[in-house]
Amino acid sequence: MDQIDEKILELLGANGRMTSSEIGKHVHLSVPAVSERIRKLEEAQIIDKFTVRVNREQIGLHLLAFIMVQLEKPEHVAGFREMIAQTPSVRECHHIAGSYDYLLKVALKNTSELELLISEQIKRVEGVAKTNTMIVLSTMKEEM
Amino acid sequence: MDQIDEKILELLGANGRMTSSEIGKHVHLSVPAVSERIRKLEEAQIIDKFTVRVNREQIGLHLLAFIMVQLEKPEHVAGFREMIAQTPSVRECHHIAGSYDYLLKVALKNTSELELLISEQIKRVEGVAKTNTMIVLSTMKEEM
DNA sequence: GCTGAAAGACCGGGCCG
DNA sequence: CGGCCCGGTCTTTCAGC
Repeated sequence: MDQIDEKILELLGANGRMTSSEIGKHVHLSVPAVSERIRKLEEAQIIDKFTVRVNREQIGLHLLAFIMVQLEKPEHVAGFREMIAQTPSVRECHHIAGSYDYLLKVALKNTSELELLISEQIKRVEGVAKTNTMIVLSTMKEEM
Repeated sequence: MDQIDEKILELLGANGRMTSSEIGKHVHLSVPAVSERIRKLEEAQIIDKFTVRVNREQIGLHLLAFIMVQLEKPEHVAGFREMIAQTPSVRECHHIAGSYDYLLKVALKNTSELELLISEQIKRVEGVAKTNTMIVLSTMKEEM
């Protein structure tokens, strides 16, 4: 994991389909050398996976929000996690330290869907004591 | 944008390097037909870009946190945005509705770096009235 | 959206510093 | 051991239908 690997990660981050020969021109290495480095980055799980970034706006998901959730007791965690796993509109779920226990990032069509998500999905889970929703007005930066 | 396109997006989301012939087997289409659909998804900006997902843990970024920031007045926004744009440890920055104005997602090596980020970078910006940091203990789900 | 041919990319073995 | 060169194979691309 030297500067060349970092450069390769940067190039692939910008364009995951960039060919090894194209990358080679940037880092002054031959095609097999670049392929080998990419293979090792995958093997070391530094590259988790190749993927596509989908523009949420273009597929009708105009509403992004963060929801903080407080659970009453540890025994309610399993049911909550089950609901999260089965709800595709929940894009991220982090267990956090602080006055709330979980922070969710959700992507939805509109506020009606948000209302349904909160009242029919999240608050229906046993043990959900409190939620606090922050609606995203605009996003300046969004990387992984 | 029909069911086949949705299926292609799903397959590429799981593996951005999946070949057109492989995708074709899943959606029962020929290679050129798949390529054409992918090209059109890119053209319509439904596919924002092909990229790689880097495992933060593997590159030493063991600490993930969300920081809520309150700005005093609108005239301080420009300086704040400038700082965000120039700080790579800030992975996301959303303008939000609620008692705070911005929500940041940051990835760092350790708590020392977090301390520096908050005290030397964020609080140094003129107009930053208040911040509230939520440390991520674990992540159950993280998609785009 | 399918077919077929050409260009280019990838993968293996062998070699060199 | 890491990188380069050179085969064969697979993939992509483009034309024509």
